Amino acid sequence: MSQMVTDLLTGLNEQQQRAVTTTEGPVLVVAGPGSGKTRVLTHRIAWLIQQMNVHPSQILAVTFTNKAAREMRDRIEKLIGVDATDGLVMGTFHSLGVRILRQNPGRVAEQLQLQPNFVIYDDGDQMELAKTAVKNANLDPKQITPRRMLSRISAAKSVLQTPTDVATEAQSYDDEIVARVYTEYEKLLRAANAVDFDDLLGLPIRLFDQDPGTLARYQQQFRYILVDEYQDTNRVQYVMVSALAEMYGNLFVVGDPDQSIYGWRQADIRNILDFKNDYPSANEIHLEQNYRSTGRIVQAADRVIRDNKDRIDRKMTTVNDDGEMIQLRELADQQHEAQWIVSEIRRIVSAHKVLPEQIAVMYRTTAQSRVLEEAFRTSEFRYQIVGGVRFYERREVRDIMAVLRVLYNPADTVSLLRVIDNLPIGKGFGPAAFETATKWATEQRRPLLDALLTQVPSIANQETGPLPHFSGAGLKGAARIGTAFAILREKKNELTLAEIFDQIVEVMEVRKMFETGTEEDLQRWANVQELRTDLERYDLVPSAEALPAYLEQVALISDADTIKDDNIGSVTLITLHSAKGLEYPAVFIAGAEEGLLPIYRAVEAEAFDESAMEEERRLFYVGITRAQKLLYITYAQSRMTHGQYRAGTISRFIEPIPAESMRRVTREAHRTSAKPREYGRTEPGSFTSRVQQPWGNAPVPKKVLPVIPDFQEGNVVFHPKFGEGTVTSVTARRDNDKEVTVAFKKAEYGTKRLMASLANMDIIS
DNA sequence: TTTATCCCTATTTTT
DNA sequence: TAGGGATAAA
Repeated sequence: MSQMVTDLLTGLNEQQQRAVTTTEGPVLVVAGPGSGKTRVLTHRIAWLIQQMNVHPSQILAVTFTNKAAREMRDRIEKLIGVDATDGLVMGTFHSLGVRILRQNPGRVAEQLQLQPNFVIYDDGDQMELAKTAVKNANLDPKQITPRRMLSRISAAKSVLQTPTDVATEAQSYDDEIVARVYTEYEKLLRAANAVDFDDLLGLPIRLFDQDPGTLARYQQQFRYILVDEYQDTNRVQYVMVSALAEMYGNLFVVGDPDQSIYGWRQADIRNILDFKNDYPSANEIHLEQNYRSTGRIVQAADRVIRDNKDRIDRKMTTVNDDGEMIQLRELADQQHEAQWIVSEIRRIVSAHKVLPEQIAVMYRTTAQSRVLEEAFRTSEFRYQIVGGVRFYERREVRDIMAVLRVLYNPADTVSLLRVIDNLPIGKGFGPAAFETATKWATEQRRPLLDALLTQVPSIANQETGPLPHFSGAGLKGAARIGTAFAILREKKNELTLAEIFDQIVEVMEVRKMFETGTEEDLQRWANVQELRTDLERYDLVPSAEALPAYLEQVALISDADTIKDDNIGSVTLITLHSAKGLEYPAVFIAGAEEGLLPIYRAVEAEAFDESAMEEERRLFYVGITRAQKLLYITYAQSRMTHGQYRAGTISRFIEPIPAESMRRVTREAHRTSAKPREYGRTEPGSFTSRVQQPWGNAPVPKKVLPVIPDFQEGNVVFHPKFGEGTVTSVTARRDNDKEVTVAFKKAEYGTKRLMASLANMDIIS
C-alpha cells in the first residue's frame, strides 16, 4: 500500500498532493497554465480508485473535449492498470447529456415527448430550422436574421429559459420577436424528433425536475464528481453539476478564470468565482507554479493578463530557465506572414531545435487558416488544420449523411429536405411538393418521410387515412424518393453501415452528382468515398446499434477531438480557442493586430463594455501560455478583409510584454515608387529587415503603403507568380481600385483579371 | 422548376 | 472573397 501511495504522489508538489488527496467535500482548484492540472486530475481519479476503493463507475469526470477524456483515461490506466478504469464515466457535458437521455428512453418519451430515435441537430441544421421558424412566425428573414435568432435562442437555453419564459420576461419588442421565433423553432425541433446542442444539457435537467427519481439514481451513482475547465461552464452546466453533486457533495472543480474564453457561449465566470459562496466548506487550492514554459514566456503572459481589471490578482511563477527571446515580427501582408512563418519553421527545424509536430500556428479567426494552409501546401511541410472545414461538414458528405439520418429518424425534416434538394433523386420535387408533404405530415401527425412512402404502390394500399395530394412532377418525385427509402429501410437491419452506403449510392443515383469530371468533382467524390471508409469502422457493430452510434459520434465530435497525435511530421494549424488545454514546444501566434486580436467587435464595444476586450486579452494569454520553449508573434501591415486590403496596427496586447524579453523585427520601409522593386522573389528575405530596439524608445515606424502603379492598356507588366504579361484592359472600380486584365506570356497562366491593389505587379514598359 | 447571373453583405470564437 | 439570396429567363 505505501508503495502505491508514493507512486501516485511522487513528483507532485505540496499543493498538487493536497488536490489529489482531499477527496471528501467540495474542492476548488485554481490552476494556472502549465501548473500540472491534468496530472492532478488523473492522479486524483487513480487515487480514488486505488486508495479509497471507489468503484470507477461511481466517478464522473467532465472534460472539455472527448479527446481530453480519452487521454486522461489512458494516463490513469498507465498509473493503475488497464482494466482499473472500467465503468469510469468520463466525457464532455454534451456526451453526458446524451447518455442520460439515451439511458432513460421511456421517461424521455413520456416527460419530454422525445422518441428514442431522436437525432442531434448541428449548427447547419439549426440554421435551416431557424430560417423556417422566422418564416413561420411571419417575419422577414432579411430583418430578423436567423443567425441572430439562433444565438438568442441558444443564449436563452443556456440559462434554462423556455419560449414562455422569454415571452414573459420580454423587455423590448425585439425580445418578443425572439420569443415568437423561439416558439416556432421548438415546434419544428420536436416535430423533427430532434434536439439541438443546448437541449443535450437542458433536457436532462428538465427530466430531473419532472422525475426526481431519475435524478436520485444519478446522484446515488456519482459519489465523486470532477469538472475540468470549470471557468468555461455556463448556467445549465452549473445546474447539472450542482444537481448531481447534491447528495454526496464531493465536487472537485478545476479552472482558471484567466483562461475563460467562452463568454460568448454564455460561459459564466461567476461559476468559478462564486464557488466558495455556493460551497462555504470548500477547500481552495492554488496551483501557481508553471512547469511548462520558459521564464520569459511566463513573464510575458503574466504582464499581458495583468492589464485585465476584472480579475483576481495572482502571480504565476516558474523555476524554468529564461529561455529564448520571444520574437515579434512585422510582415507586409498575410501572404508574407504565412511565408515567413513557414520559412522560420524551416529554419528552426533544420537547426534541429524542434520537430514539425512540436510546432503550432495559432490564429484568432478560421479565415486566417486559408492563407496559412496555402503557404504550407506549397512547402515541404505536412500540416494538419484543426477545425476549418470539417470533414463531416462538407456538403457532399452531409448529403449522404442526411440519408442515413432520415433512415434512422423518418421525422428528420431538415435532413429529408437536404436529400431532396441536393441528391439527383430529388429532382423535380420542389418547394410546392415539399409543402404538400409537410402539411400532410403535420395534420396526420406522421413522420415526414411517410408522406413520400405513401406514394409507393406496395405501401400505399396499407394506408387507411387520407393520402397527401401531390401533383404533376411532385407525384412522380414522391414515388421515386419514397421507393428509394423503402428499399433502404427494408435492408438496413441486415447490412453494415458501409453496405448501406453502397445501397444509398445506387438507389439515390449519387454518382450523377459527380459526372462532370472536373477536379472539384473528383475531390468531392473522393470525400464521399472517404465517408465509406469512415463507416467501415462500425463494421463489427451490430447493424441496429451501428447507425445510432455512428450518428451520435459524428454529432458530438469536436474540433479538438480531430487532432491527431500520431501525425508525425505535421505542423498544427489551430484557432486560439481550440488550442485551449494544449501545449507545444514552439508556438506562432499570427495576426496580432487591432481588429483581429483583439477582434473588431470587442474594440467597438470597448467604450461601454470592457468584458469582450478582456476576453480577447485572455485569449491572447491562452495563446502565449501554450508555448513551452519558443514563442513567435507576427502581425501584418496590411491584411485582406472583406475582399479589400486594409492597413493594420499592431495589437495593444503586445505592449506590456517586457522589452528585454523580446526581439522585435519590423519591416524596413525602403520601397518607393521611383525605384521599382526587384522582380521575382516575394519570399521572405526579398525585403530587408533590421533588428530594432524593442518597444519603448523606438516609435512605431511610419507605414508606407505599397504604391500602386497606374496601369494602362498595352503596358507590359511583371507579376511575382505569373511572370510577364500584357495589360489588355483596365476598369475602374467603385472602391478606387482598378481591375486589370492581363494576358500572361506563359500559356499556362493565360489571361487573368487582377485587382490592381492586390496583384503586386510592376510596369516594365 | 431549374438554372444562370448578379448583387449584396458579412467575418469571431464552437460543443 | 465567397457564399447566399433574389431575379429573370427558358
